[in-house]
Amino acid sequence: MREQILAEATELFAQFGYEGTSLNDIAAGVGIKRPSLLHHFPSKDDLYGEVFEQILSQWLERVEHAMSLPGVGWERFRLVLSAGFDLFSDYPSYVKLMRREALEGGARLGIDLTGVVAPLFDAAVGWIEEEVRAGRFREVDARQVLITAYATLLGYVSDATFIDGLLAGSALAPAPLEERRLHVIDLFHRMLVPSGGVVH
Amino acid sequence: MREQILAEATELFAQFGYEGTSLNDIAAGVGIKRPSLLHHFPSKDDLYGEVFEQILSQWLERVEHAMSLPGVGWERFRLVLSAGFDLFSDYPSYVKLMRREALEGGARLGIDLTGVVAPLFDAAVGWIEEEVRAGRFREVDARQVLITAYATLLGYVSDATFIDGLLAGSALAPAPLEERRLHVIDLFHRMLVPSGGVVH
DNA sequence: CCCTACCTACCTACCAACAGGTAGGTAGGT
DNA sequence: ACCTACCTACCTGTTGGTAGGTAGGTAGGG
Repeated sequence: MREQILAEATELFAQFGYEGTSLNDIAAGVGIKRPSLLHHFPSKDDLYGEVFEQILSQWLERVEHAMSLPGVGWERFRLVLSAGFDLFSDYPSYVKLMRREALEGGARLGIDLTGVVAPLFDAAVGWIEEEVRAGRFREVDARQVLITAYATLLGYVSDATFIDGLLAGSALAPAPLEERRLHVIDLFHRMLVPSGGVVH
Repeated sequence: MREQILAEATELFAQFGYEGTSLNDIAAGVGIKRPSLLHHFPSKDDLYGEVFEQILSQWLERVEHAMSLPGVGWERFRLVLSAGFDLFSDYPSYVKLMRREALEGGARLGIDLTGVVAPLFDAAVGWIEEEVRAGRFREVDARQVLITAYATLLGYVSDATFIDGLLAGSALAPAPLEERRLHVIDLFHRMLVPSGGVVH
């Protein structure tokens, strides 16, 4: 039941935000009353905190796995990028929730989103700069590249409902998703790889 | 006073969302009481609607101006892209509010965000495809390019507070903003222009 | 075997705080 | 006499959270 509540809360917090979601909504979603929900979680803040923590740990796990992937230069970047793409498209609700948090500067709870992400960001910056020095990447601004990757991957998923209207169909259906993946990979290939080689 | 209220409401709605902002907050922000605010605007929904409408009309004005800019191929794309960049960085609150609306699929009020944006989107798609046929742009998927532009421009501004933490400084200060602009322009130049020409 | 004690998961009923909104009044300007 | 811009006081609904109770399962002791 705790799991059910967490799942429902994740969905609603992502869709309507913290203030836009009432405990009654969440409780009704899993077929119980609010006090019963508060039997499992001491407070709304606490529930939100646990939702957030769960997402973050799941992300970190997959990011660390992706960053441990083998390869050098473009080959490795492509693997990590693709893993990020999969992670995001697998869990659109997670993405929306993170986007909401980023919108408000992560000032919601004591959550220090930057504190968690910055080390990973710095590590990635360092790696790209090494690849540039090694001549495997063009002379790019590593920080800008990563911010672009962040914005590009997150934006497509967080605003999927809006993009649906532009594409006249579901942006998160398998076919458009695959098309998007190819576009994004091509984009970064063109940005990073010195010669105009073929994407493979 | 109406203008002051609209300005304050825009700021708060953008920062904390519709549900996260109370009429008391807005009224206090301009130094009056809630009933006095409701003397100027009949309801919260109405106020929000007017905030949104104001943003949308200002955007449309500037977008239409940008799309009327002269030039062909890359030269014109660069002008429009740069105008978009300026528009977004000039009004970060507008961007945050739009992002919130996109997150929820624009289902807030009767607001049909897609209905307004889709025609512009389609026109832009048509133009890019023409340029591709004319050989001035590479063989790109116009829709994907535009979605990437949308995500890239919006993301940097909407999540600026979060990005601050990654760049160790204000992402919206003049210097980082200029660096970002150059990166984005370079990105699309590399994506669109067939030969590896120089950005100018 | 049965009684008691305890636990979990749920409930109804309640509370104070706060939300959006209305009624009615006042001060000052035209 | 009227209008604008503001106020205090009040209304109703909803919020997060608490109090207190109940049904059902389980473990332990006589």
